[in-house]
Amino acid sequence: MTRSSTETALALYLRRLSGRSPLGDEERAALLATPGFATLIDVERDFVRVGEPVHHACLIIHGLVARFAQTRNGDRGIVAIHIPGDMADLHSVVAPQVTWALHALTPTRILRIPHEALRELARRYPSIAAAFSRDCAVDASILAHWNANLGRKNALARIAHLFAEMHVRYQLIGERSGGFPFPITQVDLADAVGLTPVHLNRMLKRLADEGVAVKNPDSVRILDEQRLIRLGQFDPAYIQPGRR
Amino acid sequence: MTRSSTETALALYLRRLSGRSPLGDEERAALLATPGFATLIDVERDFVRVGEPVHHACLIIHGLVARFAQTRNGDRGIVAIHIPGDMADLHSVVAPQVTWALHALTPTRILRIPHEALRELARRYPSIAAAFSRDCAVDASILAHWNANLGRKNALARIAHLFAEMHVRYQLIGERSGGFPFPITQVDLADAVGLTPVHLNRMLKRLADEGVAVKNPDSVRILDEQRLIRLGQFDPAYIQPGRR
DNA sequence: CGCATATTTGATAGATTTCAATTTATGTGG
DNA sequence: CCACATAAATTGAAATCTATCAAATATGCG
Repeated sequence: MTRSSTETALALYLRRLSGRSPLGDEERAALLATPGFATLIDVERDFVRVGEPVHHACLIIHGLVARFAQTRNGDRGIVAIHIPGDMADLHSVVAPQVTWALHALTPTRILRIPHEALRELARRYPSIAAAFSRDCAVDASILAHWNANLGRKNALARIAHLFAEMHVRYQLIGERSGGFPFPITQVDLADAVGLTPVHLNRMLKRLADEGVAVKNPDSVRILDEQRLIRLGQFDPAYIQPGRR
Repeated sequence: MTRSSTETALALYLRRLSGRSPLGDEERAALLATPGFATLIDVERDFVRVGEPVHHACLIIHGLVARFAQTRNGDRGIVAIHIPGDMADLHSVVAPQVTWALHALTPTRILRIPHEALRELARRYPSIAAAFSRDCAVDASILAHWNANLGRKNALARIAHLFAEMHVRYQLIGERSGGFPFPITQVDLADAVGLTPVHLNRMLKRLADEGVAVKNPDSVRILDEQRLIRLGQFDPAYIQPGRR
């Protein structure tokens, strides 16, 4: 609700967008002036539900969010993880009948931005429209790579790939330490990489024992980035189109 | 190159778009008049490669196309399958440095449509721009559901889900028989569902033995649609937002 | 301190891969 | 139309990975 957190969140998002889509001063100013209201979401709460038409996109200010695909019988699976600076459901602007749920993995602060405001921005500034589209394209690209991971890599490689990806994504919003905040439970993490919590636990231990990376309750510390990248066969190109 | 096949392909695409995004007569006419040149792609050939900037989007006229995610070391995995009427890389209009390859699983005829023509259409007709965005959103939605499938379902359910999904998608372009054309090799199919060809083969046999569905060399025949849907826990909502 | 939740460990069952070989389809030239 | 070469599909047996089940230990929190 505070003005400052709104600005911070938009600035974070702007930074991410700018990395891929250069924007002029006018566009930057317009984006930063976008209206929205901040909301605090309790942990373990769905704040976007399947089937309900939505009229706002959710920009994550603080916390950690999971996107769940849901089958008719109620089974759910994490298909994406969102961090601060992510517009978690930009797609919903054009497809308001969302086909997935958004769920707070930790207490989370989001900025709800009216679809109409985003449409107006896109209408007025073609370069912002392009940046939005590109953001959706990157989202799709990440989903596609997760497909490849889940379908073809073993447990250790999947975890390594996820850690490597999250690391790069946190770097894009300014994280500079040898790791990244990751306050996710092992049960949820297991869900995200398509493993049993038990097996995930064992693989995490192995990752730590071998000096590659350590999962702490609230973060991941990367001990040997090169080995992590090799293990997960990670190539950051799909997150930053145009760079390598 | 022939005028007729160009028109057919665009009409097919228009039909798919219209199912989700009502378009006016003017928009429909403009879309059908989009320029493009048809090309015949040999089987097993990449016609879009990772890294190369592209300036055309590929509308599939006839045949079957796989989208491959590619890791740095050359490993590839099918992350999506495209059928006639699909614009396989609409994303590339805003992200010309593609992060996946397009590969012809069978001899395939595509229509290459200049990005510029698509941008012009979107510029002039906001409802077409929205339809394009929605098409991308559905693509992302399909990717997300595949994530859930690959991560959490067993071999049989994954195959059933894919068959159910392909069936619905073929119905959207007018297929009315109790099945759909699917001239894909078992090796490629195994790749798409993240299984070994050997295991896929066994599961296909089981699917047939139990009277659910039969994979023939060029098609899939669905024997018991209800059971197929139940097995794969398939919910078509994510392919047709707004309908159920 | 004590409860509730999260993590860790052990033992076993089950699904899937791997390796190796065989059969069946498909296409081509004579 | 047949013989051959090639690719695709199928089968079997063993190894491996991951899930499942059940219990113990840590950890955070009021």
